[in-house]
Amino acid sequence: MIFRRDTDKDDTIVEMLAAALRRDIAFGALLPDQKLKLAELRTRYGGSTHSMRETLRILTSEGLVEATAQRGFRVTSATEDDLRDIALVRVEIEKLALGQALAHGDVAWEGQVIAAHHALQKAENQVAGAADDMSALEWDEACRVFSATLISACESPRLMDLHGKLFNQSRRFRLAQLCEGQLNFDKRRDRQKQLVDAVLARDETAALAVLQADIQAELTPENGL
Amino acid sequence: MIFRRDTDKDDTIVEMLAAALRRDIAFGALLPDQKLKLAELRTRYGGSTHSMRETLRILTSEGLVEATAQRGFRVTSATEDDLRDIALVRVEIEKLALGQALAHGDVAWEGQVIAAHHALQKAENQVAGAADDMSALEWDEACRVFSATLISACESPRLMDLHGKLFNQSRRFRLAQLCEGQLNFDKRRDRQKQLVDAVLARDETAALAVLQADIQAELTPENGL
DNA sequence: GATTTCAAAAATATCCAACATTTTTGCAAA
DNA sequence: TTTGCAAAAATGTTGGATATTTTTGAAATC
Repeated sequence: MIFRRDTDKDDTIVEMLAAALRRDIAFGALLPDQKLKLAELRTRYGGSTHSMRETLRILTSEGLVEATAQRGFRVTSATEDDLRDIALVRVEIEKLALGQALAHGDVAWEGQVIAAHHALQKAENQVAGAADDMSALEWDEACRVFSATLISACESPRLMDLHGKLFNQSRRFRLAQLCEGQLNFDKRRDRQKQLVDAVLARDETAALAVLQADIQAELTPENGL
Repeated sequence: MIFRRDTDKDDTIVEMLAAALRRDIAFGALLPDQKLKLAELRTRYGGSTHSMRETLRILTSEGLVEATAQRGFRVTSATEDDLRDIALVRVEIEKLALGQALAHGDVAWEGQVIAAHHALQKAENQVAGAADDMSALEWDEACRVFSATLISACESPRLMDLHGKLFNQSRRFRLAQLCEGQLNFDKRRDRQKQLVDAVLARDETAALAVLQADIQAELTPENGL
């Protein structure tokens, strides 16, 4: 058959709840260290106690929520140290994955990278103008797709999984920087172009260097004005 | 107060179930790709449907179990490719973490490393002789503690968390190699000693090289006979 | 004999209500 | 102010019930 249904789509209640909570954590509607009481969450998001507990377990596995025995759940804290820690691991994971992708990626992968880059540029321009919630969401998703596509040819399921989780964890910080106008879109555009150029030229050294710079740029605000 | 209770101990039913399932997956009582039906698991391990579902979510987050919407859970498959993939990520994560630990670790950490190494040597000798399930379990735990102690000074919660999960995932393979007599305890002892020596000498280059060799040794059986 | 179809059976996903246990809170006593 | 303790709140767990989905198996068709 030609059309297979998306098996991993948010078919279930739990997946829908997880998506809603993820979004609210990313946008700060649920603040770092905030206690997540089951009763409150249920009135806010719906679902039964068990569905909500399962949802929170999932978010825990993604590093967005922390669970303590007998003491329930709370939003993972988000300090400077956390931001640095995430960046530390991201640099290592993404460099390794991009290296593998450069070794294994074919021309179809190159095409996907170009397409993702194109979409990202559109989204960056959009959000650089007026950053409403809607375009911020699309911009964020374009960032994710671009980053994920770059390493999609690495042929390592665990690296891709890790990348997704780490990206999810850094979302809050990135969106906060966007809202506070701490992003320098000119520099971002330059880095993204350099990265794509290096990838297409299969220049691993250059590609990994730019990738690292791009991740670490989130550590030191580049004063977007 | 002096004695604080272990907050993260297996206080809850779910944690107990998770521990039991982890063990059975590691020892192969639950085989790779095996379907995990809730009803069967309940009769085998006890607990309610919901507790079991939550347990399986936890194991999913650790990479030991995979969940598919509407289709339940199954034990993560364990192929040669998986083993290589885990080793690929482990090498990178543990090298990064050990590098950080060498930079930050103090004399107390050195002492812990020495102690963990000592305990590991005992366990290796024990298991090299007669490998019953009991000593295998202790040996496995000694391996984990040694490895975790080495990087415990890295000051990165995410690196330590990742290390634990990756170690958990490689458990099955390591125990299988033990049972099949594919471990060369002489070479292992040499590597472990070299590693500790390099760490105490703060020789990062040497330490990382030995660490990598030790992880990758699991990829190519060293014919223990 | 192989394939398709479709209903029955099995399994998953969800909810509600209840209860045990643990943690937190608030108030009174020292 | 601190301590102690009971009440309240929240978490953890279970059982039962129901809707939905997947899998199974047998009959019907080619």
